[in-house]
Amino acid sequence: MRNPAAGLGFLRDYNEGLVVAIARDSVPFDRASVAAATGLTPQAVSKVLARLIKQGLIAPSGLRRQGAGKPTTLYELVPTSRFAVGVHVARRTLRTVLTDLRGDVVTSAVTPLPPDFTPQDLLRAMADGVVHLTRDRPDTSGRITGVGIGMVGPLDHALGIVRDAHRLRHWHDVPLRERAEEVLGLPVHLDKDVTAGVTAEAWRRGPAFDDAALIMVESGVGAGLWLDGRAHRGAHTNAGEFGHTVLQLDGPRCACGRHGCLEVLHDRAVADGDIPRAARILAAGVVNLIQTIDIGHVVLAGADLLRHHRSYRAAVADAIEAEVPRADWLTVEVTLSSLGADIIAAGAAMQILDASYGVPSPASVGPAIPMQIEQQAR
Amino acid sequence: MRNPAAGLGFLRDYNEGLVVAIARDSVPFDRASVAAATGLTPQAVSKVLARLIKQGLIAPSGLRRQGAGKPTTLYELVPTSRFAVGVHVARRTLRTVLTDLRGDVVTSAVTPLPPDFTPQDLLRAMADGVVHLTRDRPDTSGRITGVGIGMVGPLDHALGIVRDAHRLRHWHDVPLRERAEEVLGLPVHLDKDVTAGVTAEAWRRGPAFDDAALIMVESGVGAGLWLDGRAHRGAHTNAGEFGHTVLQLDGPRCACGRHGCLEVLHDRAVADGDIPRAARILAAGVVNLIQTIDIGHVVLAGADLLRHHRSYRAAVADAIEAEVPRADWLTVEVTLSSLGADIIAAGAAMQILDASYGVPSPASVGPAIPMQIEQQAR
DNA sequence: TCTATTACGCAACAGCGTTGCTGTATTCTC
DNA sequence: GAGAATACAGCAACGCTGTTGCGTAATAGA
Repeated sequence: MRNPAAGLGFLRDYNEGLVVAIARDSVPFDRASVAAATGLTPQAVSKVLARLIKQGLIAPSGLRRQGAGKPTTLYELVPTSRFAVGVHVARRTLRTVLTDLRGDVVTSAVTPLPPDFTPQDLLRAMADGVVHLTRDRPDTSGRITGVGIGMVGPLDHALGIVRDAHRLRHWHDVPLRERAEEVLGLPVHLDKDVTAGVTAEAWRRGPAFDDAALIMVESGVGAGLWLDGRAHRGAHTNAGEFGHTVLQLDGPRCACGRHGCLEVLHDRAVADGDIPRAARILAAGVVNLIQTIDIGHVVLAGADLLRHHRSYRAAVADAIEAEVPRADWLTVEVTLSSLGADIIAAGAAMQILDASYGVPSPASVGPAIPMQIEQQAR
Repeated sequence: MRNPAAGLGFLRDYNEGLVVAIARDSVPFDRASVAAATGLTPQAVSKVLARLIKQGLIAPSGLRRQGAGKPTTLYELVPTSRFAVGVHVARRTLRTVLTDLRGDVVTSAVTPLPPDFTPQDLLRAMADGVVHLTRDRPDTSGRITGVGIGMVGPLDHALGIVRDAHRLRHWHDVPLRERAEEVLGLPVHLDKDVTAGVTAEAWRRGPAFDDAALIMVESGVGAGLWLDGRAHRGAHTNAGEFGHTVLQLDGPRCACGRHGCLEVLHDRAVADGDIPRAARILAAGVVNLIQTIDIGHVVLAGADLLRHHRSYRAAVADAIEAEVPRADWLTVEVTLSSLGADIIAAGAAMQILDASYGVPSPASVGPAIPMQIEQQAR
């Protein structure tokens, strides 16, 4: 725990984060409703808005007349005031996206990675990717907040070190964040793919998305967790190894060494061409997750899942209905990811946005990323 | 989201909570080490300490000479400056404890509850219990911070409503917190038994206990979760139904309706007199938990478990060693609960202490519990 | 006794949200 | 069309947080 103390700076960042979160809902908003939603006084909201307008994040967007009295000033987010780059490091490809402050994907690209690529290979590909993404977008100049990297673990989010990328040689205890920051000249976040993915959903869906899991089926089965309004990474940044939870104690041996893991059962069903059975197995795991951590939202994602999304979604919804006691008030919303194949890369980008413009936790207040873009005079 | 905004009051409570957390470590501490640990300036620590001393929570405890210069003033917690009552509502008994601010159990008592007791019965027993606990302790007068209730769910922590106490009639949608506050005249918290239990461990063990699970075997199997430095309750206060996660898809039918739940497998092994098998089943579930949420501490508790604690502890430790990949750095500490049978009741009491003297989260800042005990002049 | 050293705390300050009140733009009423 | 009513916006003073600058107190060693 480094510097957990809170000062006035935390207060400022926290309340600004709240207002930006409201602004991200994309409908124009007014001072009074921010005051009502946050508990701040209208005057305080004015001060916060003035700061955000000065940073260019928010702009007045019109007036609303509602009967007698001075019209209400409306504000809205300026999505193009900030951008972030996200990359998804997969086994053979690098997916690179540019997102705006709202979390919309502006540009997306996929490039191949050499077999058994090295850290050097990846850094070069990332540098190229950033150049390509921003080449045709002069409005991104100086507004790239940072670069997020989403990849398989095990890795250490806090230290930015890849411990052992699964099924990749050359990737043992690589200080990837540090190296990438040198090469790219931008702040870098490193996180597990599934955690990045769930951040994408959370950033786009707002505060109502408080306890949720992103279930990802794509060369493996994982779960990104969003608990109590923030990403849950666990004690060693290793949360989400959902595919390696046992569902059948005497089941077949899994690559991880255990028997009857969700992933090995699921993959065998897929290999048998029995998608409904695969979906039911996944669904049993999802119900286990609900029983354990009581999530309110399940988001389904991953290429292998989305290919059969009807089967999976139906199986999960049915299992919840049938197997969760008191499913009447223990409501769980099951949806498909809104970002498709971009979700990991986009989520990695949004982790950067979340760090600078999200609602901070006291302990997470690190050295502030210095970005002082003043609103241009016209 | 009610009043999530943060003001100066939050800052004050937050930093005071940090200092109290350090003070709870029970060794005398000095200004400089608090400053180093929190990032506050020494002068700010002085101001915080002055406020805490005025409230009576902290007192100077001596001087330390360490060479040249003015001696360092040492401070320590005043454990008897605040107390809290906790009750554990079990199927046939009510366990009542009084804890001090440090989290030590001062007095403990068990009274029987009538079969199929009603809310009225419970309220009467609780009122009697509070009287009995405090009768011989005049120093508790006016220093009882509140009463915590730990019981089986489903229940709603935020609203203080028991939805359906498992295996109890008369307990459907009972606004227990409100009723108890009327009867007892004290602030009341209502929470699931396992969540209260894990709070006990967290309050006593300090900030290093950040991602942890309390595994409880006692007329059922449950898990209390402490994630990212706070209790995790989930979207509907229903997290921790660990006993109803499936470990054997084609296993025997459980009372909950699913097949092959951890609990039904475990209880059958116990019924067969095969404790090692029961322990291995529990251990498989614990490894699933580690894979899912990556906890760093496992605490074992519950009468049925502690009766065979060697078997259970060994089985869990062995399973972690054998089944968690890279167990070399993915370290998990496995311990037994330090509070024995009192853990739920004591944890319920500590939830009260945590609410008033713990480190708050911005969103959790509710209406402050009004307790203004000034330090008595001697 | 003097000096270096270390800890403590007063006083002034910067910056956060709050409070009180004045200014302003609009609709409603006559 | 003029004045009243209404509602929003924002300036100025304020209270409270942690911070900074610097003087004071207490000790060990020369």
